[in-house]
Amino acid sequence: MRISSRCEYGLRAMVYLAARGDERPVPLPEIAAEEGIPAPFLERILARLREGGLVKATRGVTGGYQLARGSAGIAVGDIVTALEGPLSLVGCVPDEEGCVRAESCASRVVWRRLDKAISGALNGITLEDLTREAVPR
Amino acid sequence: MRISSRCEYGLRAMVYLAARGDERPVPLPEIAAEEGIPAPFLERILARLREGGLVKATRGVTGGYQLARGSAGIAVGDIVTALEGPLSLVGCVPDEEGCVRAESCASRVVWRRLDKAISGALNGITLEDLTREAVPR
DNA sequence: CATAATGCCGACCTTTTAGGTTGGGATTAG
DNA sequence: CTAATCCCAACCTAAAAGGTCGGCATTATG
Repeated sequence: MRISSRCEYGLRAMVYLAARGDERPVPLPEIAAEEGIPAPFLERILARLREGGLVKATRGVTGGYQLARGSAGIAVGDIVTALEGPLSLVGCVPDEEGCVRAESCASRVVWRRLDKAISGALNGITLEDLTREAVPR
Repeated sequence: MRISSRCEYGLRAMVYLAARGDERPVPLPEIAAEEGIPAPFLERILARLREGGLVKATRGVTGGYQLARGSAGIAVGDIVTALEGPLSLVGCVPDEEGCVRAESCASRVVWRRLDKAISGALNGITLEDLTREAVPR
């Protein structure tokens, strides 16, 4: 149970974009250099973030990446979800079927609670919070 | 970011032991059959739990496994820790060194908060809670 | 004592995932 | 046209997940 570096990098990149402002697109090589992330890997990460609707890219010589919407509208949970798929930690939590013991399963209670704790924590912080360096709560 | 089946199985086994009472040791094959866990795999899981001081085993023909202490004294967090190592999700959270950006790293804040949410959730439930089917909070 | 049920342990195996790299193509400002 | 950029598919290696196998040590019971 560890955060993947994909996720770590992705968040760092998003924070960088948020801090950088929205005047002009930020080229990938800049982010990579500034954050110490291997460029080709970052490219694939940004591809996912784009598919998830969190960043938009402009091509061509003055191109680069920008947040798709204001930093207050992007929660850390959105980023993680875009990069890793649904936040659920164990198959049987969203999926009621497929587990014979579902009814009487005590463990389920645990994982469900954990799920809530995690999504609560991640959805409660936006990029704006992070750039202000004042995290709520 | 998924719970390993090792962890899932381990928790199920512990719940089974807790529910089964402490009269006599429960043989591994029984747990395996009852919970639908591959026996050789379960063996390795129980080995970790024993090393972590959560169960004790008695060998020989009437042997088996028992909880090392009362079910109220074992939190789910203990189990996960014994099986997966420290709960920390990202290397740089406990380890201050090794990250040049540590000072100014906004992401860190996120992971730290996530860490707290997770350990809070897992340490707040004991095996006793689970067997009573009444989870606090 | 012999036996059989148990736990203990080290070595091995297969599949999936993480964490990338490589090479080429499509866009576009200057 | 050129150079900087994004886009994309294919590939690669190492590690981890998820097990399996075979043999040894212990012990209650007949």
